[in-house]
Amino acid sequence: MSDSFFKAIADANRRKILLLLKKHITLTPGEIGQHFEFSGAALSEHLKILRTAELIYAQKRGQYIYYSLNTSVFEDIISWIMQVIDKSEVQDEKTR
Amino acid sequence: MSDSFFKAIADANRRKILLLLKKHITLTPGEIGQHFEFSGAALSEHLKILRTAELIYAQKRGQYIYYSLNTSVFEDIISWIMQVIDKSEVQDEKTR
DNA sequence: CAGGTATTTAACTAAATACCTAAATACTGG
DNA sequence: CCAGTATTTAGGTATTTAGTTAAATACCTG
Repeated sequence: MSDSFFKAIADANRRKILLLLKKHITLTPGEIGQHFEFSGAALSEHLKILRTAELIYAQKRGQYIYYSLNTSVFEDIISWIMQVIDKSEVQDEKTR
Repeated sequence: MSDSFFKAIADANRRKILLLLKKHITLTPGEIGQHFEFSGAALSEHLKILRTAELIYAQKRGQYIYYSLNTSVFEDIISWIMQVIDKSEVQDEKTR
């Protein structure tokens, strides 16, 4: 299901990218890369993982690509957390 | 910081364990294992990861160990999500 | 269109993860 | 204390992941 979501946010660098995008609204890979030590290729991989999980989206304008947050997808994890912690919603299933 | 939390929930089997514990309040590894195909040793590893992330806690009573959810830790991820999606709370930091 | 900048893809390596089986540990009941 | 049950630890393997460098692609400007 939303496995790609959980995998995507399991990495601290990717979480940092999300926070950068939150702060700056829109950034190119070049700008994001200034905040990290690793290569542009590694960054590109991280962006692909975030794109696949639909946590960010890209808009190409000329020479640059502008990345932004796609906050709507975070609802997935909120609903998952609610499912785990909400004591009122207890399903009764005898999975045995 | 709470890296262990994100790593712990990145695995679908571990998320399933959390949901099982939510449903049944308290379970032994043996009971949890009935819901999975893999070995008891593999399960034990998953439980250790969840314990380390403080998502569950264990109480030993005689021959058995009873695992339960520790829902309080989920506040961490909720506050992280809020940090990412909440547009009002925009810090201004020139990290360059 | 040639050179330059921005980004991604390819091919690879090293480290981490998820699993296995077998052995070790911890407890219970006869 | 011995045999049995429950769980964890140890040691090993296969797969995945995060990074590397080098090459490819895409666009811009002169």
